Amino acid sequence: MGSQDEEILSPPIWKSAAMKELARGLDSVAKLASLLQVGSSETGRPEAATAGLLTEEIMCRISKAMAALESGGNMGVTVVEHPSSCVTTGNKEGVGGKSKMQSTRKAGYRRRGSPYSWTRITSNTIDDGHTWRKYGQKDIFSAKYPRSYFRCTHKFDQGCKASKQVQRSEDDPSLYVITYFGEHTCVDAKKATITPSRELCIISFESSNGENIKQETLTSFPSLNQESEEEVLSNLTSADSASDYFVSPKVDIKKSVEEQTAAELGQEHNGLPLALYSSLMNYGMEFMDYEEFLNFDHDLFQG
DNA sequence: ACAATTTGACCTAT
DNA sequence: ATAGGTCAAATTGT
Repeated sequence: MGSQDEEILSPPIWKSAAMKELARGLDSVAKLASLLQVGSSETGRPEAATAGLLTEEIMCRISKAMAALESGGNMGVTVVEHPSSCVTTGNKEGVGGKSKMQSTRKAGYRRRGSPYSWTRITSNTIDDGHTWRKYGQKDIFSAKYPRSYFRCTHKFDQGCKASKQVQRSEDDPSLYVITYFGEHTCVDAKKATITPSRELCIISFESSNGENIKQETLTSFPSLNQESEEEVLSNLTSADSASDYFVSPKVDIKKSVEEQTAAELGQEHNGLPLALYSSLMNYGMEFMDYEEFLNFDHDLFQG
């Protein structure tokens, strides 16, 4: 295979295949992780913790590989961290009057390249168990697909600052690039409380125990007309899997999604430690060796 | 009737 | 000036 062939082969063909395989692997590991969590109802067990960490690392590696693929070898996509400023940066508080829209709008705009963001590439728009509220959608310059903006449902309730952006991958529309901002401070984030003091990558590849496991990653991208695509994009609401959309008929989509979400929420309120290990992804792994990582988290689980 | 989404206007950073 | 991010009125769904 010469360089000429490389030119021919380098386009998304193999890349998409690799991405899909990785995505499926990610999905499987996520299921495994949830099974492990279910099997060990006691979170205090170190074995369970270790198993969780192992699956966690696998997911981390796969995610990194996907990110590398997506970015053409540059891992810059994966983690963006800005040193000095913290989550509170976005707020320019101290604005008094709230009478008019224009004056109100001064506060609460996030900078571009905002502090602490984590990008995830998944085959479906997996939710970490939290509820999201879509507040905007924007066509991005030189981007094929629009970008959807979500904030935590409890932003005003409890002042939760978590938000995320979801955008389709241009190379492979069956994949979604999800960028998370901030950390959940709402009650739903209770399960994610076991995190170090610093900001961490909180990505849940599984939203609940085995019963609510997302369907398999879609293996191929069915001929999807623009209408459906728009529907899918506009339906990027909360905890929904892309495969659901492709599998289910239109009518049932919303309903199933709602049911799923409701089920997830219900189980959350039951106090199950869902997707507990979903932390310390790239951020942690960058600076830790695996053993350190284990000790680190073990310490967390004990403390 | 209430809640979530859509959508265009508005605002900010570059 | 422009692209990207957010707000909120209007719309749609439950």
